[in-house]
Amino acid sequence: MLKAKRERLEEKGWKVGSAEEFLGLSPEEAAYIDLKLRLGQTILRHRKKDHLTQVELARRINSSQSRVAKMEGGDPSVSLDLLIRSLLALGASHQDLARAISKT
Amino acid sequence: MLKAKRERLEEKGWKVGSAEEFLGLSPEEAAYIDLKLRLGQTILRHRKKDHLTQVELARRINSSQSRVAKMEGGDPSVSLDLLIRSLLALGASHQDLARAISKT
DNA sequence: TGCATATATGTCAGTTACGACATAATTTAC
DNA sequence: GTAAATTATGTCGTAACTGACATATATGCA
Repeated sequence: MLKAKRERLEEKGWKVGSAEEFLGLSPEEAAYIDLKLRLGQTILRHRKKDHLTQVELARRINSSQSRVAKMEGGDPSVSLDLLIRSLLALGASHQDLARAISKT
Repeated sequence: MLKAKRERLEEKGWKVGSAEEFLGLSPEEAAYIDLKLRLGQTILRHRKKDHLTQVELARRINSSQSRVAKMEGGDPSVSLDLLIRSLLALGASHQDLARAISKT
């Protein structure tokens, strides 16, 4: 997976909605990027629902405010590992995760 | 997350079935480990279904046979990123992923 | 308006996961 | 049986991800 492509895709204007096939992005690559964006949005929703600030969530997962912002903003430097661990720390169940992943 | 605990948990005898709460493992930690083990098994199933060897799958995802073995075996050095990218490379849809994650 | 709180963006050194490789163990076919 | 193919395990240099920090921008409220 070329990071440059991902970064181009994830610029403002591509963040909302699904990642498109575009400039030779393979279906798996598109699905992978789409998944990360979606999980970031899901984290934001869960955090808001629980009335937490980014600082508070960061503390809960032993991370930093800036990394939480990157998670929610779809920054390509954030791994699926961190996104999913954060959701689990927000109390999401496996079912919640599955829903976030499969939701259109 | 302490890696030592995970490694102890993932020794033979704990690989099959769900990760248990055990020695102070938090619910998120248990869920995280459980998820990784489950995805590894799902990769194995998909690979067998497609009649691929580990070498063939490795080539498809630009990885190596040894890493595929580690994925399927639940080695703690494997990230969710790689597990999920591998499943996507095996043609799994978001729905397939969701199923693998939420399945008991 | 200004001030406080919250979020976004950029950078960096330490850590972790990576592919590659060697090689051991296991399975499969004859 | 044993030879070939497949899978498991261990190690290593390197690339990617990490939390931390500085700081810019946005948001809300007096």
